[in-house]
Amino acid sequence: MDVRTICLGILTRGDATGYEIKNLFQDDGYQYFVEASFGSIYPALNRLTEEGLVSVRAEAQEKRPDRKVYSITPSGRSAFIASLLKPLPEDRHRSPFVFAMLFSDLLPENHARALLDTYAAQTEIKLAQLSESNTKPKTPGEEFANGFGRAIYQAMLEYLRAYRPRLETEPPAAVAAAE
Amino acid sequence: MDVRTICLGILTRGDATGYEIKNLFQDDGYQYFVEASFGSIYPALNRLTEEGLVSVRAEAQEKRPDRKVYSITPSGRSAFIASLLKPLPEDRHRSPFVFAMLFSDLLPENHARALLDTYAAQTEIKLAQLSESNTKPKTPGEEFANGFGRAIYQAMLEYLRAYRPRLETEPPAAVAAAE
DNA sequence: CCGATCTATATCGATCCAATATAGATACGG
DNA sequence: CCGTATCTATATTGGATCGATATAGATCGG
Repeated sequence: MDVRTICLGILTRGDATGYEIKNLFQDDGYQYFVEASFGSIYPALNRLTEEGLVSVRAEAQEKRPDRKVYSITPSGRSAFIASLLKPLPEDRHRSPFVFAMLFSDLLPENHARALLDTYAAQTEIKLAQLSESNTKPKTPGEEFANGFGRAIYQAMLEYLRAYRPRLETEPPAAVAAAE
Repeated sequence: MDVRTICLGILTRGDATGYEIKNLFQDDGYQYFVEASFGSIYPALNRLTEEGLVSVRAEAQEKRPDRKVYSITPSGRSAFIASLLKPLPEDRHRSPFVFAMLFSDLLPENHARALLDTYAAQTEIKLAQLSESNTKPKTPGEEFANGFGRAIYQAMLEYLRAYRPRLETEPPAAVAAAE
């Protein structure tokens, strides 16, 4: 999903500045399934403006540069809906963690365990964030996305925990002897 | 995980041409968690060669351009391991499907259902492929990655199936009246 | 009151992707 | 036996995108 389409989608929910669009990815329901950087959002908004799919109004501010607030136009709304009706690009999951685990045999003793523990902890945090944000009221789509995310992170966590004992090291000799 | 590191990783498992490296993503255990295109693999291999992290030997062929077979060098192996020991980049999951579902309220009647059904079918296929490729012998890392992938796709499928009735349409009036 | 963080816009270089070009090999149906 | 499609293999190009950085006033906590 290209950045232009993502911007249009967010603007269907209300006007926003480039900065606000970027931040919606961090803390809203969009989290974990879409992302874009400033370096792509600002050029995308400029092009969308040229093409008449969004409009800008500059809100003057004292002692600051203008706030550029973007709104979607009727033709922008049509273009957005049309792009959702076309066949969608495939999902892409890139995991440096899984990649590293593929080569755990080349790494120092116990490093795989450390990687897994770190990753499990991060997953727990994301799961907690998703559960927390689920208390707020949502559109049906946001509810679906939230539940989908929770289902995935929950499954990941369960798998990691089930796998964990396979990476267990022998207890140190002194402790083993004491038992 | 940048393409250079990915190439180095694959070369730790044996020599390969750029073409073979690309294809390993399609049908091996790496599937679904790492990817790279020709447009990034060939330049990456050239740079790695310049830096002495891989070496090339040109195998002559009749009536064809040479096969360029790449091998990882000792310093390449060190560099690869070092990059796995550094903090890893975060996972990135991009899902045009979930993005579209976020805006299902803007789409024609039943389109969300069509999206979900298509996506569920694709997920089933990927799950079957992963289960199938699990019968082949694997390194411990590959086994972990395969199980991890299956756990995720299984959970996705279960969620989609559980959610499906919520998108059920009213049966056509004629059918409803006949009951 | 000072440093840190936040709001906000913007650009640059590096990376990466998708499409395309080339070209012989192989395979398969008509 | 011929045409067409697919495969192996390398490579480039244009465009999209990312990550880092620059700027600068506001605000807030210690």
